Amino acid sequence: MGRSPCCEKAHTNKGAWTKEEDERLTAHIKAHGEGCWRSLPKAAGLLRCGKSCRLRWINYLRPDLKRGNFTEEEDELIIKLHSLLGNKWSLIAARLPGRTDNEIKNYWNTHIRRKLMSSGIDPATHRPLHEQQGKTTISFIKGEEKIVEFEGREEGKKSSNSSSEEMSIWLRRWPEEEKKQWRCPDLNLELCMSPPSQKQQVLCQEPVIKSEELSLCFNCRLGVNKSSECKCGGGGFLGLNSGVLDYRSLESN
DNA sequence: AAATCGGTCAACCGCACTGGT
DNA sequence: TACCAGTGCGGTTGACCGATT
Repeated sequence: MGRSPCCEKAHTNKGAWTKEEDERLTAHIKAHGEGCWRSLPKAAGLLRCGKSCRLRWINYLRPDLKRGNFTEEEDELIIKLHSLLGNKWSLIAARLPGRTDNEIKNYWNTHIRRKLMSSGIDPATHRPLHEQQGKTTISFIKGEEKIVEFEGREEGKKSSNSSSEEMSIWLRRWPEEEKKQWRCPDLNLELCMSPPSQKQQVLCQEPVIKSEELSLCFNCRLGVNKSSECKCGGGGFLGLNSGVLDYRSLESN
């Protein structure tokens, strides 16, 4: 048995919003605030599904939206955040005031992707297009790249939670000597990480990780924060405050 | 002037996540 | 623990519009 539809589709409008609908929605939200999208259309006198109202408000009607062209700074920030977060548009949008996830997603697909491709950079991996597959480039250390090769690396499909979990496991497997070198003051944001597949986790040796390291947050492990055994008073880096790459922590900043 | 093409972006859809019971 | 409703997210679609043929 499937989930009940979010609204009576037979009695709802679809497609482009009219000026009148916009005004009704705006007036209702100004009077009653956001929330309870399911009941909002009825209360506002709109023949729309709640999801549609939410989307219209968030992507178009919200008064704090910037609109207009993206600046060079925004371009760069989007590229850097995408290299770090992947297609987590809502998290990227949270770092760009006045921009919506939909807007950034569209902008990425229509402008930035093309721009990167024409510069010979693979927009999915942020690595040069000609670079051999199966290699992961890490540039934590200034002026020096670390290239790690994984055998049998699988591109593409991943479960929704796999990134942070696999990233966490992957970080733990990094050799101790290498970890020490991460304690550099200037983390290069243009890092490219591709988490290993499940298969590689089996191939790898057991993780060498000390119990005290588990209590260090992601920033301290990278050396971005001054550890002092963490717990973490370091202020966070891009909102990454947990031991693993915890995307959700970005939202609260 | 008409037809076609390609780019852009608003909106939709389906699934995942979360919190309440 | 399981179920359900509400909400959020990312991928995709399709209408629109300007450029080109």
